[in-house]
Amino acid sequence: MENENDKLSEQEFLGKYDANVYEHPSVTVDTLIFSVMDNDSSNYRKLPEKELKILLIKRKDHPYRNQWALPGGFVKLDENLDDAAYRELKEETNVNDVYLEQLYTWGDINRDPRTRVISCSYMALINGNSTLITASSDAGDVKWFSLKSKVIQENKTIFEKGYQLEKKISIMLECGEVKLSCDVLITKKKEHEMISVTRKVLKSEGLAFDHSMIIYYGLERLRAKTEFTDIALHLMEQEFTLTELQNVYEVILDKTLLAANFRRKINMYVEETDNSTKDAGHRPARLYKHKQQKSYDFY
Amino acid sequence: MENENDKLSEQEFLGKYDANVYEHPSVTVDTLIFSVMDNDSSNYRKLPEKELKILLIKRKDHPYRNQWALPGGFVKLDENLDDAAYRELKEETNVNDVYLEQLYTWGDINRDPRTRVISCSYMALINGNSTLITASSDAGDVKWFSLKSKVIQENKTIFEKGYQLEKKISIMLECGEVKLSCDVLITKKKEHEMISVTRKVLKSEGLAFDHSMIIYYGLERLRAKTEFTDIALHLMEQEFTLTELQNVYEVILDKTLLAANFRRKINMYVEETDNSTKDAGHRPARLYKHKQQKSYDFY
DNA sequence: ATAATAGTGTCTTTCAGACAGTATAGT
DNA sequence: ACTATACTGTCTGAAAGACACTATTAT
Repeated sequence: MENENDKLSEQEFLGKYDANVYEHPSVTVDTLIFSVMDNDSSNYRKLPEKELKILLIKRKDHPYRNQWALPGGFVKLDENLDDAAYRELKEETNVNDVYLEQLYTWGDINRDPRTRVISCSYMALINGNSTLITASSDAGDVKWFSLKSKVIQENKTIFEKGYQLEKKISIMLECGEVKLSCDVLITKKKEHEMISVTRKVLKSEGLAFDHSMIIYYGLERLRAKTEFTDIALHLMEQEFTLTELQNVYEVILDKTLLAANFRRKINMYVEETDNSTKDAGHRPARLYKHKQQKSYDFY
Repeated sequence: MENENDKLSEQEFLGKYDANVYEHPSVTVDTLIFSVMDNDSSNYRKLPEKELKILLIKRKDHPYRNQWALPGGFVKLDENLDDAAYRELKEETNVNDVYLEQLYTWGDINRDPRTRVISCSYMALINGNSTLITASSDAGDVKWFSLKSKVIQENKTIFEKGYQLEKKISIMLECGEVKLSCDVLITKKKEHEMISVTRKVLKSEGLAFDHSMIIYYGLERLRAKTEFTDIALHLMEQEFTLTELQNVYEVILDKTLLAANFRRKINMYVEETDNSTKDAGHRPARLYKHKQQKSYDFY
């Protein structure tokens, strides 16, 4: 039970410490950058439709060469995790004004064919229309893809001491001619008090690594938070109309909302300005801005 | 722009790949193990009081020697993150039946004096009374500490383009004669669309690393989930009375609840059994068990 | 006038909170 | 009978959902 370190002072111990006795995993930060953008309105005086988008990068190197991946990279030894996420974000987009939140850390052994790579994922929300100056990166291999998902299968089994839920989700990404699609299977199994959630990529056409899982996880988080926080306001420009905001909510939640109820609900998050839209071919709408006064919790 | 890897096939590339060109951080898994236990009832026919507890281990080595820390350890190269958390859990307690959930990944540069260590934290809920057979570990340096926290300062500043919220929390841990205490400062700052949340340990008496932050983060998560999921039922034994369950909710949420309303609310999570308590010196209570039928979401 | 969007008033249903009241073992 | 807990019925008010209605601009 005697340990040779027992005799050392903390100073001495730290001096002797060798971090490289064991091999370490690599750690990356991968960021899911969301934005909602206007679809060019074809009809002459209709409002433009909104689309939920994410930023993807075409890989130039192995592995998954020529496939699309979330922007990210290795964490430097002298860099905080959050800072790494900011750095990568800044490298891909030219945006300073972002909402950034850690999502989840993915650590399956074989998620990267090169070596053991643990990925700490982040989600960023940026206002796409004003900051379209993206892709500081060299070629045109950084693109916004429209994102749609749907549940294509769901089943539930209840047995003696637990249950099992399975949900198969299809994710569709589109950018001009380029179409990517993948299926993710989420299994939640309960046995006694033990609950395990497994996420598995069933099919991945054009998307690298396990990034389809991360995308779906982030989408769920965005949806959940949109329902009861003001998070979606980070996707808006400085000033916006309530109808625009409603469209953003609708495109995230994938359902239509009633204007009267919507306005009542988000009233606490917004503040009137003196401005309004004009030349719209119909009644002008008042412009609002994100209200600071409310002090939602830290979570 | 030509890259020498361009000429390689994926196979060749992976064969040549050397993960050790750059130095890598170490990655640990640290688990916050919650339990709610009965306080030995002093009064002769009163119900025992419940206390929220967490499991801590006294460190035998530098750094933070003789201080208390969350159970955890380095992630092995051939081990999934979740598996690492299970393994550590199993090593400290003898429990199989646990609820386990990833919390957050802490990656500040200087959180460990030895070297760069990134910690992926987990939260486990176990039923303390039935599984008191903890501490498989050698000495008596694995202990359950009662956990209490309070907000000792809070302030809010609103300025032109944002606001700043500060919250100072005091955490008190107790196990017999051993008392640990620490203060954590949480700052949420918004400037334009950029939000940053910083957590800082202001004072830490007897608790190693930044573990007080992790403890508070987990506590907040447990509270939030207790409010609108059935998570707290994982802290119960197979069969329990509704009053016991209510006490568990009360000790987690740190407020008293009205029985009638509480029962209405948790009715969906529980299922009657045919059994009831007896010899209690008052009206016996029906025993309930955790209901499986409901299929809450995956989140 | 009409198309298209902007914006409001109010009924209903649902749900959370408060509280008073009844029930039943053991001593 | 009394103590301590177990359990229920119902009032109230707030919030969510549904829907009908009015308002205002450009062409």
